[in-house]
Amino acid sequence: MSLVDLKNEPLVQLYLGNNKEEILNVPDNSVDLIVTSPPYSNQRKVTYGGIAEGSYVEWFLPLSAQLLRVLKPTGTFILNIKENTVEKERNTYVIELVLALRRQGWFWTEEFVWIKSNASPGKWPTRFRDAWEHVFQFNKSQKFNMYQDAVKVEPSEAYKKQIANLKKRSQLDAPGYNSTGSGFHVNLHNLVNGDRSLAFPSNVLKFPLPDEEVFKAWEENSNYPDNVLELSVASSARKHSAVFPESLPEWFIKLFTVEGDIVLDPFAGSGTTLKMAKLMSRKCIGFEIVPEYIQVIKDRLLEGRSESLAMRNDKLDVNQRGFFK
Amino acid sequence: MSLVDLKNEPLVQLYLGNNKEEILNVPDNSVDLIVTSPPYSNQRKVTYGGIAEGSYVEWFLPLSAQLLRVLKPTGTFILNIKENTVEKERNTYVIELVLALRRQGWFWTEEFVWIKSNASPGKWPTRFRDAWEHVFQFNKSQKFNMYQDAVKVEPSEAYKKQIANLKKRSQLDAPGYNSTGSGFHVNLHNLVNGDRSLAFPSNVLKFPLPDEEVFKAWEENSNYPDNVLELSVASSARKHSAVFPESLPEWFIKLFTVEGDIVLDPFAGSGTTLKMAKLMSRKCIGFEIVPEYIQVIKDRLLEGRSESLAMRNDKLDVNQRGFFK
DNA sequence: AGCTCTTATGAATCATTGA
DNA sequence: GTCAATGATTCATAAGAGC
Repeated sequence: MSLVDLKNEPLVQLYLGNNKEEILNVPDNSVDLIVTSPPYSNQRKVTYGGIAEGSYVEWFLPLSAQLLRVLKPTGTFILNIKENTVEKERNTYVIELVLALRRQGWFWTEEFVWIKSNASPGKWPTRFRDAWEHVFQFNKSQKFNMYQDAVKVEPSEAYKKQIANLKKRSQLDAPGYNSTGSGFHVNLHNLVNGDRSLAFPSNVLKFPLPDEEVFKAWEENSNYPDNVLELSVASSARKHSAVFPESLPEWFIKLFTVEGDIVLDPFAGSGTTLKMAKLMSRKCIGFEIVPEYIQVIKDRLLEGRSESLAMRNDKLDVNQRGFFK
Repeated sequence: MSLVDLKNEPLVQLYLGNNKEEILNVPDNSVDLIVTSPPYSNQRKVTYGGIAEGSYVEWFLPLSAQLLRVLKPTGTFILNIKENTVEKERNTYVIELVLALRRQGWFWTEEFVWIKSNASPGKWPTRFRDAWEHVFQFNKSQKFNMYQDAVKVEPSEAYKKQIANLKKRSQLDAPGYNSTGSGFHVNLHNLVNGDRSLAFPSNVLKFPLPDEEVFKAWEENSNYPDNVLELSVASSARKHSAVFPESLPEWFIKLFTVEGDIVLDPFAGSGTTLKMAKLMSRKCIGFEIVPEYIQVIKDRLLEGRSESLAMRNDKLDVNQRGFFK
């Protein structure tokens, strides 16, 4: 195992190595949130040595057993994944994995859908562009930490108007005013008196790219916006494995952790989860098996620092790991 | 079995009865498209005819075996379904059904995601509003009919801008212009010179479109009156069965059939699929076990006709079924 | 006609109450 | 104890009303 030197960065622990081995040194019940986007079956053959569809579940389960061990009882495991097609058919390894994780003891709380605003272009004779991915939420039990207020969003204009009208009318009418008498909308008290300046989101996630970024992406030939269909993709983004946008881990880190909590990404990849956790003052742990990615992660984590960083190989035991005392 | 009298309506065959029995009279390889939204499981509504989660798959498979039999080799089966929660956990009956259907011989071509514009409100301590449903596409083989041009949509403003810019730049630069040589712009010629007034959609479905109108971006608020008729039905229908919006079956009927083709909905419900198929000059077959719904369907199918319609019980054999000859 | 404003309600979920 | 019914919570959007 090897801890990557991040110049005593107090919030980040980055390990070069196989996550199934590295995670053995993480204490039981110590992690608040796991957010990861594992390699998707054979698609990233070159980078990860390719996991065949047929053996994906058995490949994943030993790791997830450890994830179950290290997660706090109040913690959450967020799994972003998408099945690829094999011989023009959607492969079943993702849904088989969900069933296997439940058998392993995970509690399948929810499935979010992530609508990709930078979906790869493409159109085929029997298929349209793939523009969404699964985001599964697993927990250790029915009770877990969730900070819903942290992800509130601007409600629709129509809704705001509606609330404003209700408030106005509630001053005119008697208390307990009910527009329908149906019984369903009986209690308008909370609606009128509560804070409705922000609304709660749904389980459909879409993080639109700012317009500026769309054009930057165009210029850089990377992360091409979702509405270009006929271009073949050979962008620089393609070279990174499982690039996922910052807003996705950011959203879940907000929703399931507070400052000082510990976030784990066992497939650190290009370090998006770690970067966002650090920016949000969460502690984070990352594992990454590909040495080239370690450099990418360091560059992203230490953006703005001028020193060039070396990597060293270290023997560590659990006691030396900073945030677990 | 009983054929509902639809005043010699030449395009519609509506049967009151159990679909597993009714379908036995439909010939092999005769149907072009099956679009259906079966009753979703609900343990607590067992007394009202709900299907318990644990027995959903075994309940569904005898019907789907018949669907496989009656579907043409070039046909498609579209299944709209959503798992509910049981004891704060998403239930697995939907993904178990997908696996079982594959074992039964179905080819799982694709999973679309339908973003519901009219999701039920609510917010709970561990969960947000559920705003999407599965739409699975199954086929009998890798080869099937698909009319992609029929569902082309208005591209986004950003895309239009980009195309406009590209065209401008391509006039300035040499022919065969390629800004990078990276392979990203390989199809630039087609992009600039091809017809880009309409774009192909993705596998994420959000329906704003009434009549070939704009498939608006997610960010924009849509104004499609896709609940017009559902609303009129809702008061009587709400308690029992699924009302799914017209745009969903409409879209798949466009995509997978042409005029004169045969569309089947084994759970006709309030008749949305049948109504849209008829409007689009497809022949259609519907089964519905609840007599009250038969009247709802007739009302919708024969909108505008003044005569009041009677239902009769008929003994029929296959030869009497109009469109199979 | 084409706006804006108003109002009803939806395949939901969960805790509590009652049988 | 189990199981079913009731009540509370909540927001995007369609349809109708009003101008």
